[in-house]
Amino acid sequence: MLSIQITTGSDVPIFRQIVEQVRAAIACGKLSVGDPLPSVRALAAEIVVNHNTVAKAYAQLIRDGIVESHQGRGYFVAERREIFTKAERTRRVNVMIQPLVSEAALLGFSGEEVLAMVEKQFSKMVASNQGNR
Amino acid sequence: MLSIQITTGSDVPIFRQIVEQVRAAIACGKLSVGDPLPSVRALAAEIVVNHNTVAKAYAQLIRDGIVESHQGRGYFVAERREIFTKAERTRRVNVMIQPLVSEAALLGFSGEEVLAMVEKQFSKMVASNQGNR
Amino acid sequence: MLSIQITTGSDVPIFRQIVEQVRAAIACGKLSVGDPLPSVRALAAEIVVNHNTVAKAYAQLIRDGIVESHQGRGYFVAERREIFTKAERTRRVNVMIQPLVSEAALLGFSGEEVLAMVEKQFSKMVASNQGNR
Amino acid sequence: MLSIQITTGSDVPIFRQIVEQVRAAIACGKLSVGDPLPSVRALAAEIVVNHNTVAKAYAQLIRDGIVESHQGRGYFVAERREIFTKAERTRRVNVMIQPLVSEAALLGFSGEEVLAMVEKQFSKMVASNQGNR
DNA sequence: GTGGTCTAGACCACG
DNA sequence: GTGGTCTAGACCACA
Repeated sequence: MLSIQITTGSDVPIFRQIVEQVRAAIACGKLSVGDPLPSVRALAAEIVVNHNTVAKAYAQLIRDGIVESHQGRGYFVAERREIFTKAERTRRVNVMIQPLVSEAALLGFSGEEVLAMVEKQFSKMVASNQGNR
Repeated sequence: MLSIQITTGSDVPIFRQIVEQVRAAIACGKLSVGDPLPSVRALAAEIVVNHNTVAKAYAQLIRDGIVESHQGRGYFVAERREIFTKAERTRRVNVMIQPLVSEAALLGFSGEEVLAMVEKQFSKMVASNQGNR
Repeated sequence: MLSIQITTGSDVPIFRQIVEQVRAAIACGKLSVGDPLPSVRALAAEIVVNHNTVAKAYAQLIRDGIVESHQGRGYFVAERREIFTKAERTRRVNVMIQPLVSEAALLGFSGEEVLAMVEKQFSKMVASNQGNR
Repeated sequence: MLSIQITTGSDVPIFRQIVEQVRAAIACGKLSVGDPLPSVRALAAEIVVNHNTVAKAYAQLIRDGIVESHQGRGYFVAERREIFTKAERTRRVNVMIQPLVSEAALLGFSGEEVLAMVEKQFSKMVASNQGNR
């Protein structure tokens, strides 16, 4: 059973939280190729959000090529495909790192402090992912 | 001479791109305390955006206390002040770290890889700082 | 129900009038943590200004950490946080006091009279706070 | 000899600083009715500002009725006239007090603290005025 | 329906 | 010349 946890009031839009959690579920093996996703309406009811929001998340997953829709039957995990090259993935992460280091430096943090904070967030995330298993 | 590069059609709004690039320039020492920023309308003409967009970016920099405006004279890099409490500064950095680690993990990077990338960006900033002295 | 009164043609810009009245409403308890603010376009229509002007005022309130925005849902009074250092908070209050005492002196008021007027406004705010509980 | 002290980099525009200091000089007797003011160009040279700025300040003083210009001879202190009623003067001060108390309350200051800060600024202003005599 | 961004262009304040 | 404010109106993102 796929469990999605929504944090309202976060900076991350709800549809994106859904997208990321489905992707994470696939990445960690909770969902395998061919497995069905919950129906839009069922998931919307379960996590208490507008069904448009769930539909949007699923649309995004399809666009990213990791989910397929079969007309009238529902949504299914697609065959895994590598979409981004290593260079592209590195670029995407660096785009987020650049503003972070500027901001941190201006706020008076040292490199070591920032690294410690990143590491902490990383372990926190890993921990919460394991809690979902 | 401060050069700002804008990518239109990006998911990052123009005014944020300006903010981040000015912040980076200050953080790495390309701009020092007291240095003038390009005038609102001059920069707007140079990067071909509306002057309100530049004004919005500069206003953001003022809120963060890193630049000052003087009516009729222009914008200048402000003296560094301790504006925010430790808790607030930590919160601000974590707000940027959270999406970073989550995105990096989805793209298949390990914690070590992310830490290495962050460290690299940090050193790059420090290095360009010394180059400007 | 929050009612905002705008004086056009004043030397105080419209967006600042909005900021100050929302701030006053929160300070005196007319708006409590979690309460929604009027929607940007609804308030703009009500006080007959451009919606950008209201948006600018609300953005200012966000910078000060006293309201939050949630995409697609609206603006809400934020939980109180200690954002600014003691020095910064003192600086901000003094920035408002300085023109006040200078103007009051030019208008012929003594220090005692000004203190009495400040105290009166303070009690008025506290009183209306209790009236709202 | 009238001495004007300009603080550049303040929130208060230069022309306003001139206006207020001339008004203060008249109020405290340093300038009497009929006394000449420094010429626009002389004062501009002395305090190192644009002569348009001085001209603007003098225009404001004329508008307020406390200075007169005699074509070709210069500017002179006019016969003192009461311009604002007591109610109007009180209103003007209260307009500045209201935002102050809201801001101070939201920043976590008590009424006593604010009163102390106002008193301090008042004495500081009086002290610096006496220093000019 | 909400908020967020951007443009074009106007008018005012300051130096 | 500089910055500051405001309008009218467009288009996008989110729920």
